[in-house]
Amino acid sequence: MNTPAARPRGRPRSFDADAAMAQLIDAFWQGGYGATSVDDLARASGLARPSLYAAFGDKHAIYLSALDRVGQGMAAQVGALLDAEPDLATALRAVLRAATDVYLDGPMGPRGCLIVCTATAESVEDPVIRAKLADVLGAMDALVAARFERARVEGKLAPGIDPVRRAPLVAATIHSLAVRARAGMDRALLETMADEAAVVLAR
Amino acid sequence: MNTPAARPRGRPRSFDADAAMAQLIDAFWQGGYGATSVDDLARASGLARPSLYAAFGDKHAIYLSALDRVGQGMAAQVGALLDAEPDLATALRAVLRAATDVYLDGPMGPRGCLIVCTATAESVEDPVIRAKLADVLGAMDALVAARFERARVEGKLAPGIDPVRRAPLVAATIHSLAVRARAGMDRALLETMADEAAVVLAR
DNA sequence: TCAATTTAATGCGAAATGGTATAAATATCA
DNA sequence: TGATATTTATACCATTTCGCATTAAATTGA
Repeated sequence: MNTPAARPRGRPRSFDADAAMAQLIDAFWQGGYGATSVDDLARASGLARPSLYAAFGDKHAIYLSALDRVGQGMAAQVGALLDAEPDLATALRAVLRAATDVYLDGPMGPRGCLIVCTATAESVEDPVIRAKLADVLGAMDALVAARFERARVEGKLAPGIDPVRRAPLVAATIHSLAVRARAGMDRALLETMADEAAVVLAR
Repeated sequence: MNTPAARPRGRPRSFDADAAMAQLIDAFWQGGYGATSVDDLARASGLARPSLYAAFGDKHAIYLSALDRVGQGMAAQVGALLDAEPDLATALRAVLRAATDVYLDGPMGPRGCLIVCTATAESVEDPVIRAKLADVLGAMDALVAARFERARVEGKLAPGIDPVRRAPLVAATIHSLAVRARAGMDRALLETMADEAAVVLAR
């Protein structure tokens, strides 16, 4: 605090932007875009509405930021899990099992995936959200395809598997796990599904 | 009109309930639950709001009726397609290709599946919608599992396939096709995915 | 110390929202 | 023919919603 240019003029913020953003994400993850009001967002983040607008923009902008952030977190996590395992089926299983856990273990219960489960509803009428959704879906396909490609290069890919054709099926399992988790389906069913997909889609 | 007890008292309705319901379904399919207002519903059906309420109930009730109706239509169509083909992979392909068409060919463009794409967003906070979603997902799993079971009884099931474990993967492809269609993804990708899943999941 | 800048807190405003009240229209029944 | 029942049409209502205006508070800069 003694440093001369350490802080800009004006009253300092009394909140941490990252922490507030995490709370905003949780609010949207719970209610989806439409059923989450700006009051809900203010409550969740502990900010008054003008502060919310000043720090993060309007409701739509906040939602887009939430999609961005969750999409990037997802890609990073899936990427790391896919890279970590030398065996393809094991890597796929790790990803699908991790997804299952994330989707079933929300702070207030099962909530699936923010993007797959909430952005879809808005997509037809909101082209910006639709584009973001398509980007995230495409990125996931690409991540998985790259892992299959890595297995091919390492000579570990089962014969007859085309990475580009097979990857969307793995991603499909992830999407379905998200939808099922949000529907309150049983953990055992989801885990069984994850395990079966890892085996079937790796050979 | 000459029959003595042919018609109840009172002014006759000037709309066909089934046709109006189909328009209401389209409205919700487009906007999802939250972004479709009662005014939108009135506009889509051509009914004044009191008539809408009198004939179909409040917004929530209309939405539930829509989910019911689409869910039943889906099950009937999928059931028929699964039954029609003696070869399992061909039957699966027919279902996945038909789903692709339905999801991509909405009256105003691609819109995915009403249930998978719009009910999920509402599910966390609305237990009635959540239960309906879970029912529809479970029914689809069961339909597909029954088709696998039929193949097993006919001695046409590939060795190592457990119908109950395999069916959710087929359903997962259907869910993913719905999400992808609503995200505006390319028809070629969806069709390729359908074909690949039919082959991979039938053996 | 006062001015400038930024944030927090409270209140405001226009429009939208879901549902209902009221009156007129259209049929059957007695 | 008038009473009863149902639907249509128009208007109304209380609440919610999103975004903004205003004032006070907290900091830096001159």
